[in-house]
Amino acid sequence: ALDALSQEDDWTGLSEEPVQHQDHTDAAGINCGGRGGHWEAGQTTIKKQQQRRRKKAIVTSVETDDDGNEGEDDDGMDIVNGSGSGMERQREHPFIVTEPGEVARGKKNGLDYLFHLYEQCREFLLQVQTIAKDRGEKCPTKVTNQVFRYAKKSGANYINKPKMRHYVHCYALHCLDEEASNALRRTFKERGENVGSWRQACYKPLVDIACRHGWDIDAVFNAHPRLSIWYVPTKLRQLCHLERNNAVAAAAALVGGISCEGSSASGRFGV
Amino acid sequence: ALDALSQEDDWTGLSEEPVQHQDHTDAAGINCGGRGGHWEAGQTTIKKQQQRRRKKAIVTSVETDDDGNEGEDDDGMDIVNGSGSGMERQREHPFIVTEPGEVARGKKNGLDYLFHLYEQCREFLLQVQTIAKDRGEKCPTKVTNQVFRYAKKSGANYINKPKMRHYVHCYALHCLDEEASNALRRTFKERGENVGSWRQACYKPLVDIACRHGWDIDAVFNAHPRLSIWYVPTKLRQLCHLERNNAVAAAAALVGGISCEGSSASGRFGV
DNA sequence: AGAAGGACCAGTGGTCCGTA
DNA sequence: AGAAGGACCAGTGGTCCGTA
Repeated sequence: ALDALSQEDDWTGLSEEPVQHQDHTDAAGINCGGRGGHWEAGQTTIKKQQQRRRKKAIVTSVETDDDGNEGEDDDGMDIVNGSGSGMERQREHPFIVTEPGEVARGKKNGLDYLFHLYEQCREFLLQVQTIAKDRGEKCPTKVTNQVFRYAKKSGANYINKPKMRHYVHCYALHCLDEEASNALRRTFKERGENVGSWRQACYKPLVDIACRHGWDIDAVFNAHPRLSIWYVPTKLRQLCHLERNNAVAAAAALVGGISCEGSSASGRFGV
Repeated sequence: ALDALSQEDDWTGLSEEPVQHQDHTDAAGINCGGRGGHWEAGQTTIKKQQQRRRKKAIVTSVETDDDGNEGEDDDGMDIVNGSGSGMERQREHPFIVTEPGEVARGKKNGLDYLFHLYEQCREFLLQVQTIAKDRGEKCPTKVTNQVFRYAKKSGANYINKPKMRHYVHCYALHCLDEEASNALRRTFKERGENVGSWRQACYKPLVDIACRHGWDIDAVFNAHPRLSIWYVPTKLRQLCHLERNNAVAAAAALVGGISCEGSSASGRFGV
Protein backbone atom coordinates (compact mmCIF):
# COMPACT_ATOMS: atom_id res chain seq x y z
CA ALA A 1 0.00 0.00 0.00
CA LEU A 2 3.02 2.27 -0.40
CA ASP A 3 2.61 5.36 -2.53
CA ALA A 4 -1.10 4.89 -2.92
CA LEU A 5 -1.37 8.56 -3.74
CA SER A 6 1.05 8.72 -6.61
CA GLN A 7 2.25 6.43 -9.37
CA GLU A 8 1.20 3.00 -8.19
CA ASP A 9 -2.40 4.09 -7.88
CA ASP A 10 -3.69 4.06 -11.45
CA TRP A 11 -5.23 7.49 -11.19
CA THR A 12 -4.64 8.22 -14.87
CA GLY A 13 -7.40 5.78 -15.59
CA LEU A 14 -9.87 7.87 -13.61
CA SER A 15 -12.44 9.86 -15.49
CA GLU A 16 -10.82 13.22 -15.06
CA GLU A 17 -12.55 16.03 -16.81
CA PRO A 18 -10.53 16.86 -19.91
CA VAL A 19 -8.36 19.96 -19.79
CA GLN A 20 -10.03 22.86 -21.55
CA HIS A 21 -7.80 23.99 -24.36
CA GLN A 22 -7.99 27.55 -25.54
CA ASP A 23 -7.29 28.21 -29.16
CA HIS A 24 -4.93 31.14 -29.41
CA THR A 25 -5.06 31.99 -33.08
CA ASP A 26 -3.54 35.42 -32.95
CA ALA A 27 -2.45 36.82 -36.30
CA ALA A 28 -0.01 39.47 -35.11
CA GLY A 29 3.07 37.27 -34.83
CA ILE A 30 6.24 39.28 -35.16
CA ASN A 31 9.67 37.75 -35.06
CA CYS A 32 8.51 34.60 -33.29
CA GLY A 33 10.57 31.47 -33.69
CA GLY A 34 13.57 33.06 -35.34
CA ARG A 35 16.89 33.93 -33.74
CA GLY A 36 16.27 32.91 -30.14
CA GLY A 37 19.44 34.61 -28.90
CA HIS A 38 20.18 33.71 -25.30
CA TRP A 39 18.44 30.39 -24.93
CA GLU A 40 21.56 29.01 -23.41
CA ALA A 41 23.36 32.11 -22.21
CA GLY A 42 20.24 33.79 -20.84
CA GLN A 43 19.79 31.19 -18.16
CA THR A 44 22.97 32.17 -16.40
CA THR A 45 22.64 35.87 -17.16
CA ILE A 46 19.34 36.03 -15.32
CA LYS A 47 20.51 34.14 -12.25
CA LYS A 48 20.50 36.43 -9.26
CA GLN A 49 23.82 36.49 -7.54
CA GLN A 50 22.04 36.45 -4.25
CA GLN A 51 24.43 35.24 -1.59
CA ARG A 52 22.49 34.18 1.47
CA ARG A 53 23.96 33.38 4.83
CA ARG A 54 21.98 30.28 5.67
CA LYS A 55 21.90 28.86 9.14
CA LYS A 56 22.18 25.18 9.78
CA ALA A 57 18.66 23.79 10.04
CA ILE A 58 17.68 23.13 13.63
CA VAL A 59 15.50 20.16 14.49
CA THR A 60 12.42 21.65 16.13
CA SER A 61 9.80 18.93 16.23
CA VAL A 62 11.21 16.01 18.20
CA GLU A 63 7.94 15.36 19.98
CA THR A 64 8.38 12.56 22.47
CA ASP A 65 5.51 10.07 22.49
CA ASP A 66 3.74 8.56 25.47
CA ASP A 67 6.48 6.03 26.11
CA GLY A 68 9.11 8.73 26.27
CA ASN A 69 10.83 7.40 23.15
CA GLU A 70 12.19 9.93 20.71
CA GLY A 71 11.50 8.04 17.49
CA GLU A 72 14.90 6.43 16.93
CA ASP A 73 16.64 5.83 13.63
CA ASP A 74 14.01 3.54 12.14
CA ASP A 75 15.45 2.61 8.79
CA GLY A 76 13.35 -0.44 7.96
CA MET A 77 10.01 1.26 8.33
CA ASP A 78 7.14 -0.43 6.54
CA ILE A 79 4.24 1.90 7.23
CA VAL A 80 4.87 5.11 5.35
CA ASN A 81 1.69 7.11 4.99
CA GLY A 82 0.38 6.06 8.38
CA SER A 83 -0.80 8.83 10.65
CA GLY A 84 1.03 7.28 13.60
CA SER A 85 3.38 9.50 15.56
CA GLY A 86 7.07 9.48 14.74
CA MET A 87 6.39 8.39 11.14
CA GLU A 88 7.86 10.87 8.67
CA ARG A 89 6.28 10.69 5.27
CA GLN A 90 8.64 9.51 2.57
CA ARG A 91 9.46 11.88 -0.24
CA GLU A 92 7.52 11.60 -3.45
CA HIS A 93 9.22 9.63 -6.19
CA PRO A 94 11.04 11.83 -8.68
CA PHE A 95 9.42 12.69 -11.98
CA ILE A 96 10.54 11.20 -15.26
CA VAL A 97 9.67 12.36 -18.77
CA THR A 98 6.72 10.29 -19.93
CA GLU A 99 4.57 10.40 -23.06
CA PRO A 100 0.94 11.43 -22.70
CA GLY A 101 -0.99 8.55 -21.18
CA GLU A 102 2.12 6.66 -20.15
CA VAL A 103 2.32 5.47 -16.53
CA ALA A 104 5.77 5.66 -14.96
CA ARG A 105 7.30 2.34 -13.89
CA GLY A 106 9.38 1.69 -10.81
CA LYS A 107 9.81 4.33 -8.15
CA LYS A 108 9.04 7.19 -10.51
CA ASN A 109 6.16 9.51 -11.28
CA GLY A 110 5.04 10.53 -14.78
CA LEU A 111 4.16 13.93 -16.21
CA ASP A 112 0.42 13.24 -16.43
CA TYR A 113 0.59 12.82 -12.66
CA LEU A 114 2.46 16.11 -12.38
CA PHE A 115 -0.24 17.95 -14.32
CA HIS A 116 -2.89 16.16 -12.29
CA LEU A 117 -1.45 17.81 -9.17
CA TYR A 118 -2.17 21.22 -10.70
CA GLU A 119 -5.78 20.21 -11.26
CA GLN A 120 -5.98 19.07 -7.65
CA CYS A 121 -4.64 22.41 -6.45
CA ARG A 122 -7.32 24.10 -8.49
CA GLU A 123 -9.98 22.05 -6.74
CA PHE A 124 -8.53 22.95 -3.35
CA LEU A 125 -8.59 26.61 -4.34
CA LEU A 126 -12.24 26.33 -5.37
CA GLN A 127 -13.06 24.87 -1.96
CA VAL A 128 -11.14 27.62 -0.16
CA GLN A 129 -13.00 30.20 -2.25
CA THR A 130 -16.37 28.69 -1.39
CA ILE A 131 -15.57 28.73 2.31
CA ALA A 132 -14.25 32.30 2.16
CA LYS A 133 -17.31 33.59 0.32
CA ASP A 134 -19.61 31.85 2.77
CA ARG A 135 -17.84 33.47 5.70
CA GLY A 136 -17.66 36.88 4.04
CA GLU A 137 -13.85 36.84 4.13
CA LYS A 138 -11.56 37.98 1.37
CA CYS A 139 -11.42 35.43 -1.36
CA PRO A 140 -8.15 34.31 -2.98
CA THR A 141 -8.01 34.31 -6.78
CA LYS A 142 -4.71 32.46 -6.94
CA VAL A 143 -3.15 29.36 -5.41
CA THR A 144 -1.74 30.97 -2.27
CA ASN A 145 -0.03 29.70 0.87
CA GLN A 146 -3.51 29.39 2.34
CA VAL A 147 -4.47 26.92 -0.40
CA PHE A 148 -1.32 24.84 0.10
CA ARG A 149 -2.07 24.77 3.81
CA TYR A 150 -5.63 23.66 3.11
CA ALA A 151 -4.40 20.93 0.75
CA LYS A 152 -2.02 19.61 3.40
CA LYS A 153 -4.76 19.71 6.03
CA SER A 154 -7.01 17.79 3.62
CA GLY A 155 -4.47 14.98 3.50
CA ALA A 156 -2.73 15.88 0.24
CA ASN A 157 0.74 15.78 1.78
CA TYR A 158 2.28 15.17 -1.64
CA ILE A 159 1.37 18.74 -2.66
CA ASN A 160 3.82 21.44 -1.64
CA LYS A 161 4.63 24.94 -2.76
CA PRO A 162 8.22 24.59 -4.02
CA LYS A 163 7.29 21.67 -6.26
CA MET A 164 4.21 23.33 -7.73
CA ARG A 165 6.00 26.61 -8.36
CA HIS A 166 8.93 24.75 -9.93
CA TYR A 167 6.86 23.24 -12.73
CA VAL A 168 4.22 25.93 -13.26
CA HIS A 169 5.51 26.89 -16.69
CA CYS A 170 5.46 23.24 -17.79
CA TYR A 171 1.80 23.09 -16.81
CA ALA A 172 1.27 26.38 -18.61
CA LEU A 173 2.53 24.93 -21.87
CA HIS A 174 0.30 21.89 -21.33
CA CYS A 175 -2.70 24.25 -20.92
CA LEU A 176 -1.89 26.68 -23.71
CA ASP A 177 -0.69 24.32 -26.43
CA GLU A 178 -1.27 20.70 -25.51
CA GLU A 179 -0.10 19.51 -28.93
CA ALA A 180 3.27 21.25 -28.58
CA SER A 181 3.55 20.05 -24.98
CA ASN A 182 2.89 16.45 -26.00
CA ALA A 183 5.36 16.65 -28.88
CA LEU A 184 8.05 18.00 -26.55
CA ARG A 185 7.45 15.20 -24.07
CA ARG A 186 7.78 12.55 -26.79
CA THR A 187 10.96 14.13 -28.14
CA PHE A 188 12.62 14.39 -24.74
CA LYS A 189 11.56 10.89 -23.73
CA GLU A 190 12.99 9.51 -26.98
CA ARG A 191 16.29 11.32 -26.40
CA GLY A 192 16.42 9.94 -22.86
CA GLU A 193 16.60 13.43 -21.36
CA ASN A 194 16.00 13.92 -17.66
CA VAL A 195 13.19 15.96 -16.14
CA GLY A 196 15.37 19.02 -15.64
CA SER A 197 16.18 19.24 -19.34
CA TRP A 198 12.55 18.83 -20.33
CA ARG A 199 11.58 21.50 -17.81
CA GLN A 200 14.13 23.93 -19.26
CA ALA A 201 12.88 23.22 -22.77
CA CYS A 202 9.35 24.23 -21.82
CA TYR A 203 10.34 27.91 -21.60
CA LYS A 204 10.97 28.60 -25.27
CA PRO A 205 7.55 27.69 -26.71
CA LEU A 206 5.95 29.78 -23.96
CA VAL A 207 8.03 32.81 -24.84
CA ASP A 208 6.94 32.33 -28.44
CA ILE A 209 3.31 32.32 -27.32
CA ALA A 210 3.93 35.49 -25.31
CA CYS A 211 5.49 37.03 -28.42
CA ARG A 212 2.31 36.37 -30.39
CA HIS A 213 0.39 38.17 -27.64
CA GLY A 214 2.41 41.35 -27.51
CA TRP A 215 4.84 39.94 -24.91
CA ASP A 216 2.20 40.17 -22.21
CA ILE A 217 2.72 36.88 -20.39
CA ASP A 218 0.39 37.95 -17.59
CA ALA A 219 -2.43 38.42 -20.09
CA VAL A 220 -1.66 34.99 -21.57
CA PHE A 221 -1.96 33.36 -18.15
CA ASN A 222 -5.06 35.31 -17.17
CA ALA A 223 -6.90 34.50 -20.39
CA HIS A 224 -6.83 30.79 -19.60
CA PRO A 225 -9.30 29.66 -16.93
CA ARG A 226 -7.12 26.91 -15.44
CA LEU A 227 -3.87 28.82 -15.74
CA SER A 228 -5.09 32.15 -14.40
CA ILE A 229 -4.99 30.86 -10.82
CA TRP A 230 -1.18 30.45 -10.99
CA TYR A 231 1.37 33.18 -10.49
CA VAL A 232 3.57 33.79 -13.52
CA PRO A 233 7.00 32.36 -12.63
CA THR A 234 9.71 34.98 -12.26
CA LYS A 235 12.07 33.30 -14.70
CA LEU A 236 9.44 33.04 -17.43
CA ARG A 237 8.60 36.69 -16.96
CA GLN A 238 12.28 37.60 -17.24
CA LEU A 239 12.79 35.51 -20.37
CA CYS A 240 9.82 37.19 -22.04
CA HIS A 241 11.22 40.59 -21.13
CA LEU A 242 14.66 39.73 -22.52
CA GLU A 243 13.23 38.39 -25.75
CA ARG A 244 11.03 41.44 -26.17
CA ASN A 245 14.04 43.71 -25.79
CA ASN A 246 15.85 41.51 -28.30
CA ALA A 247 13.02 41.85 -30.77
CA VAL A 248 12.85 45.60 -30.31
CA ALA A 249 16.61 45.90 -30.82
CA ALA A 250 16.43 43.71 -33.93
CA ALA A 251 13.63 45.82 -35.39
CA ALA A 252 15.58 48.99 -34.68
CA ALA A 253 18.68 47.52 -36.33
CA LEU A 254 16.68 46.62 -39.42
CA VAL A 255 15.45 50.16 -39.77
CA GLY A 256 18.32 52.34 -38.66
CA GLY A 257 21.36 50.12 -38.62
CA ILE A 258 23.18 49.24 -35.45
CA SER A 259 25.24 52.44 -35.42
CA CYS A 260 24.11 55.22 -33.16
CA GLU A 261 22.80 57.90 -35.48
CA GLY A 262 20.45 59.56 -33.04
CA SER A 263 17.44 58.40 -35.01
CA SER A 264 14.92 56.02 -33.57
CA ALA A 265 12.72 53.66 -35.53
CA SER A 266 9.69 55.82 -34.94
CA GLY A 267 11.66 58.84 -36.14
CA ARG A 268 12.45 57.11 -39.41
CA PHE A 269 8.80 56.38 -39.95
CA GLY A 270 7.84 59.94 -39.19
CA VAL A 271 5.73 59.00 -36.21
CA ALA B 1 5.16 78.67 3.45
CA LEU B 2 3.92 76.21 6.06
CA ASP B 3 1.60 73.45 4.91
CA ALA B 4 2.02 74.27 1.27
CA LEU B 5 0.92 70.77 0.45
CA SER B 6 -2.37 70.74 2.25
CA GLN B 7 -5.09 73.20 3.09
CA GLU B 8 -3.35 76.56 2.70
CA ASP B 9 -2.44 75.77 -0.87
CA ASP B 10 -5.66 76.35 -2.76
CA TRP B 11 -5.43 73.06 -4.64
CA THR B 12 -9.20 72.72 -4.83
CA GLY B 13 -9.13 75.52 -7.32
CA LEU B 14 -6.85 73.53 -9.58
CA SER B 15 -8.31 72.04 -12.72
CA GLU B 16 -8.55 68.51 -11.44
CA GLU B 17 -10.15 66.08 -13.81
CA PRO B 18 -13.69 65.47 -12.56
CA VAL B 19 -14.31 62.19 -10.75
CA GLN B 20 -16.00 59.70 -13.04
CA HIS B 21 -19.29 58.70 -11.54
CA GLN B 22 -20.73 55.34 -12.37
CA ASP B 23 -24.48 55.02 -12.40
CA HIS B 24 -25.47 51.91 -10.55
CA THR B 25 -29.09 51.49 -11.52
CA ASP B 26 -29.57 47.92 -10.49
CA ALA B 27 -33.14 46.79 -10.34
CA ALA B 28 -32.73 43.79 -8.07
CA GLY B 29 -32.93 45.61 -4.76
CA ILE B 30 -34.05 43.28 -2.00
CA ASN B 31 -34.55 44.42 1.58
CA CYS B 32 -32.28 47.44 1.20
CA GLY B 33 -32.84 50.36 3.51
CA GLY B 34 -35.19 48.67 5.90
CA ARG B 35 -34.40 47.30 9.37
CA GLY B 36 -30.70 48.01 9.63
CA GLY B 37 -30.31 45.90 12.78
CA HIS B 38 -26.88 46.36 14.31
CA TRP B 39 -25.86 49.77 13.07
CA GLU B 40 -24.95 50.65 16.58
CA ALA B 41 -24.42 47.29 18.20
CA GLY B 42 -22.61 45.77 15.25
CA GLN B 43 -19.66 48.05 15.60
CA THR B 44 -18.69 46.56 18.93
CA THR B 45 -19.73 43.03 18.02
CA ILE B 46 -17.28 42.98 15.14
CA LYS B 47 -14.37 44.34 17.08
CA LYS B 48 -11.69 41.70 17.32
CA GLN B 49 -10.75 41.07 20.90
CA GLN B 50 -7.17 40.92 19.80
CA GLN B 51 -5.00 41.54 22.82
CA ARG B 52 -1.51 42.36 21.70
CA ARG B 53 1.49 42.60 23.94
CA ARG B 54 3.00 45.77 22.58
CA LYS B 55 6.48 46.79 23.49
CA LYS B 56 7.26 50.30 24.45
CA ALA B 57 8.36 52.08 21.31
CA ILE B 58 12.11 52.52 21.26
CA VAL B 59 13.59 55.67 19.82
CA THR B 60 15.80 54.49 16.98
CA SER B 61 16.58 57.55 14.91
CA VAL B 62 18.26 60.05 17.19
CA GLU B 63 20.87 60.93 14.60
CA THR B 64 23.30 63.40 16.05
CA ASP B 65 24.17 66.19 13.68
CA ASP B 66 27.60 67.59 12.89
CA ASP B 67 27.73 69.70 16.03
CA GLY B 68 27.06 66.71 18.22
CA ASN B 69 23.72 68.13 19.28
CA GLU B 70 20.83 65.74 19.62
CA GLY B 71 18.09 68.02 18.33
CA GLU B 72 16.84 69.46 21.59
CA ASP B 73 13.28 70.40 22.44
CA ASP B 74 12.86 72.92 19.66
CA ASP B 75 9.35 74.17 20.18
CA GLY B 76 9.48 77.39 18.22
CA MET B 77 10.64 75.86 14.95
CA ASP B 78 9.81 77.89 11.88
CA ILE B 79 11.05 75.70 9.04
CA VAL B 80 8.87 72.63 8.88
CA ASN B 81 9.02 71.03 5.48
CA GLY B 82 12.68 71.78 5.03
CA SER B 83 14.89 68.93 3.93
CA GLY B 84 17.52 69.89 6.47
CA SER B 85 18.75 67.23 8.89
CA GLY B 86 17.13 67.01 12.30
CA MET B 87 13.89 68.54 11.00
CA GLU B 88 10.98 66.17 11.56
CA ARG B 89 8.02 66.90 9.38
CA GLN B 90 5.00 68.14 11.28
CA ARG B 91 1.86 66.05 11.24
CA GLU B 92 -0.84 66.90 8.76
CA HIS B 93 -3.65 69.00 10.11
CA PRO B 94 -6.67 66.94 11.18
CA PHE B 95 -9.64 66.63 8.86
CA ILE B 96 -12.93 68.36 9.51
CA VAL B 97 -16.27 67.71 7.87
CA THR B 98 -16.60 70.16 4.99
CA GLU B 99 -19.23 70.62 2.31
CA PRO B 100 -18.26 69.89 -1.29
CA GLY B 101 -16.13 72.76 -2.55
CA GLU B 102 -15.55 74.21 0.89
CA VAL B 103 -11.97 74.96 1.92
CA ALA B 104 -11.14 74.28 5.56
CA ARG B 105 -10.10 77.26 7.63
CA GLY B 106 -7.45 77.35 10.32
CA LYS B 107 -5.21 74.39 10.94
CA LYS B 108 -7.61 71.92 9.41
CA ASN B 109 -8.01 69.99 6.17
CA GLY B 110 -11.28 69.49 4.31
CA LEU B 111 -12.81 66.38 2.79
CA ASP B 112 -12.21 67.44 -0.81
CA TYR B 113 -8.53 67.41 0.11
CA LEU B 114 -8.95 63.93 1.61
CA PHE B 115 -10.46 62.60 -1.61
CA HIS B 116 -7.78 64.37 -3.60
CA LEU B 117 -5.18 62.26 -1.77
CA TYR B 118 -6.85 59.14 -3.16
CA GLU B 119 -6.58 60.54 -6.67
CA GLN B 120 -2.90 61.26 -6.05
CA CYS B 121 -2.31 57.69 -4.90
CA ARG B 122 -3.93 56.50 -8.10
CA GLU B 123 -1.50 58.58 -10.12
CA PHE B 124 1.43 57.17 -8.17
CA LEU B 125 0.11 53.67 -8.83
CA LEU B 126 -0.10 54.42 -12.56
CA GLN B 127 3.52 55.53 -12.53
CA VAL B 128 4.63 52.44 -10.63
CA GLN B 129 2.73 50.31 -13.14
CA THR B 130 4.39 52.02 -16.10
CA ILE B 131 7.84 51.45 -14.60
CA ALA B 132 7.07 47.82 -13.75
CA LYS B 133 5.78 47.05 -17.25
CA ASP B 134 8.80 48.69 -18.81
CA ARG B 135 11.13 46.58 -16.69
CA GLY B 136 9.17 43.39 -17.23
CA GLU B 137 8.48 43.07 -13.52
CA LYS B 138 5.21 42.05 -11.94
CA CYS B 139 2.77 44.89 -12.06
CA PRO B 140 0.64 45.86 -9.04
CA THR B 141 -3.10 46.29 -9.62
CA LYS B 142 -3.74 47.83 -6.21
CA VAL B 143 -2.27 50.57 -4.05
CA THR B 144 0.35 48.48 -2.26
CA ASN B 145 3.18 49.21 0.14
CA GLN B 146 5.35 49.68 -2.93
CA VAL B 147 3.11 52.52 -4.10
CA PHE B 148 3.17 54.22 -0.69
CA ARG B 149 6.94 53.93 -0.70
CA TYR B 150 7.08 55.45 -4.19
CA ALA B 151 4.79 58.30 -3.11
CA LYS B 152 7.01 59.06 -0.15
CA LYS B 153 10.12 58.91 -2.32
CA SER B 154 8.43 61.30 -4.75
CA GLY B 155 8.06 63.86 -1.97
CA ALA B 156 4.44 63.19 -1.01
CA ASN B 157 5.25 62.78 2.69
CA TYR B 158 1.67 63.63 3.60
CA ILE B 159 0.49 60.32 2.11
CA ASN B 160 0.75 57.31 4.37
CA LYS B 161 -0.85 53.89 4.53
CA PRO B 162 -2.77 54.04 7.83
CA LYS B 163 -4.48 57.28 6.83
CA MET B 164 -5.45 56.11 3.36
CA ARG B 165 -6.74 52.75 4.61
CA HIS B 166 -8.69 54.50 7.37
CA TYR B 167 -10.85 56.53 5.00
CA VAL B 168 -11.09 54.17 2.01
CA HIS B 169 -14.78 53.50 2.50
CA CYS B 170 -15.50 57.24 2.66
CA TYR B 171 -13.79 57.63 -0.69
CA ALA B 172 -15.75 54.62 -1.93
CA LEU B 173 -19.04 56.31 -1.18
CA HIS B 174 -17.77 59.46 -2.88
CA CYS B 175 -17.00 57.37 -6.00
CA LEU B 176 -20.12 55.23 -6.03
CA ASP B 177 -22.78 57.75 -5.09
CA GLU B 178 -21.42 61.28 -5.07
CA GLU B 179 -24.89 62.73 -4.45
CA ALA B 180 -25.39 60.66 -1.31
CA SER B 181 -21.83 61.40 -0.20
CA ASN B 182 -22.36 65.14 -0.62
CA ALA B 183 -25.66 65.03 1.22
CA LEU B 184 -24.07 63.17 4.12
CA ARG B 185 -21.28 65.73 4.32
CA ARG B 186 -23.75 68.60 4.44
CA THR B 187 -25.85 66.91 7.11
CA PHE B 188 -22.88 66.11 9.34
CA LYS B 189 -21.36 69.54 8.92
CA GLU B 190 -24.68 71.14 9.84
CA ARG B 191 -24.95 68.98 12.95
CA GLY B 192 -21.40 69.93 13.91
CA GLU B 193 -20.32 66.28 13.99
CA ASN B 194 -16.63 65.44 14.04
CA VAL B 195 -14.78 63.50 11.35
CA GLY B 196 -15.02 60.23 13.23
CA SER B 197 -18.81 60.35 13.28
CA TRP B 198 -18.99 61.22 9.61
CA ARG B 199 -16.62 58.37 8.84
CA GLN B 200 -18.77 55.91 10.75
CA ALA B 201 -21.86 57.13 8.94
CA CYS B 202 -20.31 56.35 5.55
CA TYR B 203 -20.65 52.60 6.14
CA LYS B 204 -24.42 52.27 5.95
CA PRO B 205 -25.05 53.66 2.47
CA LEU B 206 -22.23 51.43 1.18
CA VAL B 207 -23.80 48.34 2.69
CA ASP B 208 -27.05 49.35 1.00
CA ILE B 209 -25.22 49.56 -2.31
CA ALA B 210 -23.68 46.14 -1.71
CA CYS B 211 -27.17 44.81 -0.96
CA ARG B 212 -28.39 46.00 -4.35
CA HIS B 213 -25.47 44.08 -5.91
CA GLY B 214 -26.07 40.73 -4.27
CA TRP B 215 -23.91 41.61 -1.24
CA ASP B 216 -20.76 41.32 -3.33
CA ILE B 217 -18.79 44.32 -2.10
CA ASP B 218 -15.67 43.15 -3.96
CA ALA B 219 -17.60 43.24 -7.22
CA VAL B 220 -18.87 46.73 -6.36
CA PHE B 221 -15.31 47.98 -5.82
CA ASN B 222 -13.91 46.21 -8.88
CA ALA B 223 -16.61 47.56 -11.18
CA HIS B 224 -15.50 51.13 -10.54
CA PRO B 225 -12.28 52.19 -12.31
CA ARG B 226 -11.03 54.53 -9.57
CA LEU B 227 -12.15 52.38 -6.68
CA SER B 228 -10.90 49.03 -8.00
CA ILE B 229 -7.32 49.88 -7.06
CA TRP B 230 -8.20 49.95 -3.34
CA TYR B 231 -8.50 46.96 -1.05
CA VAL B 232 -11.95 46.50 0.42
CA PRO B 233 -11.66 47.49 4.10
CA THR B 234 -12.09 44.59 6.51
CA LYS B 235 -14.79 46.31 8.51
CA LEU B 236 -16.90 47.14 5.47
CA ARG B 237 -16.62 43.53 4.31
CA GLN B 238 -17.73 42.32 7.74
CA LEU B 239 -20.68 44.71 7.86
CA CYS B 240 -21.87 43.52 4.46
CA HIS B 241 -21.59 39.92 5.61
CA LEU B 242 -23.56 40.59 8.79
CA GLU B 243 -26.31 42.42 6.93
CA ARG B 244 -26.53 39.65 4.37
CA ASN B 245 -26.99 37.08 7.11
CA ASN B 246 -29.60 39.37 8.64
CA ALA B 247 -31.46 39.59 5.36
CA VAL B 248 -31.32 35.83 4.85
CA ALA B 249 -32.62 35.23 8.38
CA ALA B 250 -35.41 37.76 7.86
CA ALA B 251 -36.42 36.10 4.59
CA ALA B 252 -36.43 32.69 6.24
CA ALA B 253 -38.53 34.03 9.10
CA LEU B 254 -41.08 35.46 6.65
CA VAL B 255 -41.45 32.10 4.96
CA GLY B 256 -41.14 29.53 7.70
CA GLY B 257 -41.49 31.44 10.91
CA ILE B 258 -38.68 31.65 13.37
CA SER B 259 -39.44 28.25 14.93
CA CYS B 260 -37.27 25.36 13.85
CA GLU B 261 -39.58 23.21 11.75
CA GLY B 262 -36.89 21.55 9.67
CA SER B 263 -38.13 23.25 6.52
CA SER B 264 -35.99 25.70 4.60
CA ALA B 265 -37.28 28.53 2.45
CA SER B 266 -36.36 26.65 -0.71
CA GLY B 267 -38.19 23.59 0.60
CA ARG B 268 -41.37 25.61 1.06
CA PHE B 269 -41.16 26.83 -2.47
CA GLY B 270 -40.62 23.32 -3.76
CA VAL B 271 -37.18 24.11 -5.21
C1' DA C 1 24.55 13.21 -10.62
C1' DG C 2 19.52 14.78 -10.35
C1' DA C 3 15.59 15.94 -7.75
C1' DA C 4 12.01 16.79 -3.75
C1' DG C 5 10.67 19.95 -0.21
C1' DG C 6 11.60 21.96 4.73
C1' DA C 7 12.48 26.09 6.07
C1' DC C 8 14.09 30.50 5.58
C1' DC C 9 13.82 35.61 4.29
C1' DA C 10 12.53 40.14 2.51
C1' DG C 11 9.01 42.66 1.98
C1' DT C 12 3.10 42.67 2.49
C1' DG C 13 -1.38 43.75 4.32
C1' DG C 14 -3.31 45.28 8.18
C1' DT C 15 -3.91 48.29 12.10
C1' DC C 16 -2.65 49.24 17.07
C1' DC C 17 -1.44 52.43 20.19
C1' DG C 18 2.19 55.70 21.75
C1' DT C 19 2.11 60.53 20.29
C1' DA C 20 0.82 65.38 19.71
C1' DA D 1 -11.44 64.49 23.81
C1' DG D 2 -10.31 63.39 18.77
C1' DA D 3 -7.08 62.31 15.29
C1' DA D 4 -2.53 61.34 12.48
C1' DG D 5 0.88 57.92 11.48
C1' DG D 6 5.33 55.28 13.11
C1' DA D 7 6.07 50.97 13.71
C1' DC D 8 4.84 46.53 14.71
C1' DC D 9 3.16 41.65 13.60
C1' DA D 10 1.26 37.50 11.49
C1' DG D 11 1.22 35.41 7.65
C1' DT D 12 2.89 35.89 2.01
C1' DG D 13 5.49 35.02 -2.16
C1' DG D 14 9.49 33.24 -3.47
C1' DT D 15 13.15 29.89 -3.66
C1' DC D 16 17.64 28.24 -1.58
C1' DC D 17 20.16 24.62 -0.19
C1' DG D 18 20.65 20.86 3.29
C1' DT D 19 18.78 16.26 2.36
C1' DA D 20 18.03 11.65 0.44
